[in-house]
Amino acid sequence: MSQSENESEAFSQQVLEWFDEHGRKDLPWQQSINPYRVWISEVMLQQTQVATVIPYFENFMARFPTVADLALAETDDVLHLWSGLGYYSRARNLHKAAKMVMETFAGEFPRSVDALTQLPGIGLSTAGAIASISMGIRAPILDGNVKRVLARYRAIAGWPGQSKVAKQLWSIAEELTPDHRNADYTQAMMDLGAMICTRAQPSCLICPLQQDCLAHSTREETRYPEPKPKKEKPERSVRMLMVINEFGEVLLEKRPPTGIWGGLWGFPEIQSNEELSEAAQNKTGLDLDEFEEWQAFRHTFSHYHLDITPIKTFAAQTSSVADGDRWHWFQPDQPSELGLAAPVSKLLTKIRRSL
DNA sequence: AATGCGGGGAT
DNA sequence: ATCCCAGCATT
Repeated sequence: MSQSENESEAFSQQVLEWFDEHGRKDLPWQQSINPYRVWISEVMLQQTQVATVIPYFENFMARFPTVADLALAETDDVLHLWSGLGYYSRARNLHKAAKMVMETFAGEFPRSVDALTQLPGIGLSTAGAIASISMGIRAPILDGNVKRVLARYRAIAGWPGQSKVAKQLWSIAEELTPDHRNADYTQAMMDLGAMICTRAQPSCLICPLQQDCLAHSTREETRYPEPKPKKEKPERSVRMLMVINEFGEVLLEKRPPTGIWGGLWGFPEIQSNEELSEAAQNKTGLDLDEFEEWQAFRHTFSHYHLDITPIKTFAAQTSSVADGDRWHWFQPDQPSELGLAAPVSKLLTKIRRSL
């Protein structure tokens, strides 16, 4: 056995021992484990914290217990269960992939990392997690937790968003992955990152890797991984038109499938440089006057600030706008199951209270 | 190799 | 107020 094989064996041994004693075993997706449940959980957990995901996962599983159920669903229904979770391309890809699993793979998930990455929304790390956790296949992962653990363990300089750094980390992840207990090992590495090797105040004193951790040897744990370079977030602004009809319904418009809030329903938007009355009637084809401007608020994305000014207005003659692919009269009292962006949901709640 | 894509928890 | 999270797809 080579020296590196020795170190790798010692590493996984320490990690697995720690996992047996302290690892998480009661998360919802750790019950009744199968590829479908693991897949859904892994996708929900992309860039999203565990505590946020739990209720979404429970709702999703109650509504779509199997991949067959998901494949047969309406996209609006899937986006509805995703509303508030963000990164909505995940939900659209999930739906696409479910259909592919039914049609291309006869309802059985492919049993290899390569084949799994062919499904939309499944990259190398998610494929590794599904393969190892639900199939016991030896496959490394590299999510935020593992990046942090490995970057510290080997004191890897640089921001993991750089391909050079990511490549190093993948190499280390591959090297250290054992050839047994792969489901437990994958879960163990994520638990270690989430519970011990945390971002700000890692618990090095109780870490099973303390002896061999390069970052800890110089007490520079929090220097790794290096943070993403800061960049100024641009500010944009938009007016959201809240048109109420004589039945107290609110007009929603389906957003284009790509871009921000892709495929979700939102209020018709009026750009800040447009003349309000003209643009509003132009866009909706409705006869509108008396606009009530509500207090603007800021919604911040990962890459820009959006200042939203809600504009409430009333439409008497609404027959020219009928429910269809693009427009929908939303009933605040009996909400239909549509995908709604977080600020839109927030405003609909305020409208409901104001009626 | 860099950028677009959400929303909220942690600090 | 800032950082960043069980990342992937596109450019």
